[in-house]
Amino acid sequence: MTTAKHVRVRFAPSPTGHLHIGGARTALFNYLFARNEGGSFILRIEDTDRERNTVEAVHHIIDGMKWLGMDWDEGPEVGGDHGPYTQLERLDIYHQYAQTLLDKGSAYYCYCTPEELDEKRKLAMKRHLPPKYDRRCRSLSDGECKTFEGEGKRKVIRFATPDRGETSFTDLIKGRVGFKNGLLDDFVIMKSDGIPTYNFAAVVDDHLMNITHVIRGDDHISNTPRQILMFKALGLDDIPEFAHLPMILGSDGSRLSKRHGATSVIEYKSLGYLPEALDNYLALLGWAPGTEREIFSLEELVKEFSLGRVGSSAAIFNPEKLEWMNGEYIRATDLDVLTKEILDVDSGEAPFIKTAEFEYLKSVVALEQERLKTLTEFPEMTKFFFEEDVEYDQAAWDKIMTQEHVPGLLNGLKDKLGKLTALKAEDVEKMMRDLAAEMGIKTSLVFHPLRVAVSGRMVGPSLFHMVEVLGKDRVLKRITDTLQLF
RNA sequence: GGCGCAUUCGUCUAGUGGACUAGGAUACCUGGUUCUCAUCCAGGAGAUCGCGGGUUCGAAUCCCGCAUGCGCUACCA
Repeated sequence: MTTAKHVRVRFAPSPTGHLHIGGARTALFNYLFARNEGGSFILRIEDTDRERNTVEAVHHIIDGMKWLGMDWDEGPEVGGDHGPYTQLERLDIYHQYAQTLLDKGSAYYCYCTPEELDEKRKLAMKRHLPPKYDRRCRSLSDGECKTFEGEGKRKVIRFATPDRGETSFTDLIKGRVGFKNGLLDDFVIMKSDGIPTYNFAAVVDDHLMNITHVIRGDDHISNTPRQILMFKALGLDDIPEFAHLPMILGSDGSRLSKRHGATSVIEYKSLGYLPEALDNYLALLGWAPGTEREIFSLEELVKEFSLGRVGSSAAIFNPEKLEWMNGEYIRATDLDVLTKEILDVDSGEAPFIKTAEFEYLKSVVALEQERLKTLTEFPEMTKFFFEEDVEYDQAAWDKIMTQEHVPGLLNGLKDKLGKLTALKAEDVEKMMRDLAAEMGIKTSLVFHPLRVAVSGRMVGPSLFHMVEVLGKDRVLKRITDTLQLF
């Protein structure tokens, strides 16, 4: 029976904090590739660094992925046939494989202490020599081992790297990449506390989980020969394909960090970004559709994605373009949905959003939708729709309200608006245009003062619709209040 | 230091030997629509394709060297 190889990819974060922008991009590309190929997407937790990992971080990562709209076929919360999907729960498996390597002579115990190694490394650096492990323990006799054991020395297991030959592979993104084996260290695969290191655990798991494609950041490219060598030493022939994604950098070209602003996915959520916009933006960081189109939903990305169209040079994360894209998504979002999203944003400083009546809130959202770039801007932009008193912007007052005709105008407006039964936008507009004609002045001289009187500002949505939404009572009260300031 | 990867407008990118006087997007500027802002529309400026050699009738595209940036070089992942 010959069926096309079923694609299986994994995202394998180590839970040290929130889901990082770079990690999210890696997860996304794995997800898009898997879904595009009709394959499986697996989430695996690489928690072999006891110092840095936390359980909360696992939840943070899961939350981040869910928020971005990704789901996985195997992994935490969903299980699967190749579990467990958390490395610390797979310790027995690693020991078994380490033993195999030991038996084959492809690995050996090393009794050197971290202090000794550290000193040697420093010395080598000082002499400008490559700081490689000197393989002192590689040729230990059984007797010597016994002696060390007797002394109760702690030991690690090291991989016996071949010192001849070359290990090369064809990266799906970078092309042919080769490394001389002799340059590789006899790296540790099992730490003295019995926990495997990354390079070893990843190989064992990728094999056992039938991973067909390893898609990860290109900071892992030099780990690849070590992993390939291990597959070979274990006698495994299911070496996956590799695809190394270009890095995402900060504005100054260095690794993306706190200095460059928000770096975790969840921060973007609280900053008022829509997950679809982040997905879309992240997809375009490294991948290009080959057409001039830029806006793609997750489903569309799945359909269009291919590793062949992933570029190979690092990309600088550009918050401005993300913001523009977020605005595009906000404008395209259904009004009900958008209103709910705004309600979901943490508006701690603006409780009036939460207590507002839904239909009213919705009508305000409708007026501001095309102006919003992020959800979090909403409260500040629309305060005057919800609060009793208006705060007058100083510049607006100075520019508009100090004109001679204003008090008289407002009085007249108050009168005319009072006579309308309900403030329908088109009625208000007609009345005001007529008034301007009557007074023989430009319409803007009539419109702007009312805008400042009811909103306190010079900029905002269509005046007439604003007045309609605010309602007659509020509008009249605000004109009255404003009049008292003269 | 060694090894690896990368290098097209400020930024994201298209480009796989001739259609490139290098296309799009964003940001910026100008004009139009409009009650302001925003949206939308039209236009502008912005890249000697990192540098130097080569291959070729012809190179952003292929090869070599250099420079620069980033990554790895851990009992981190």
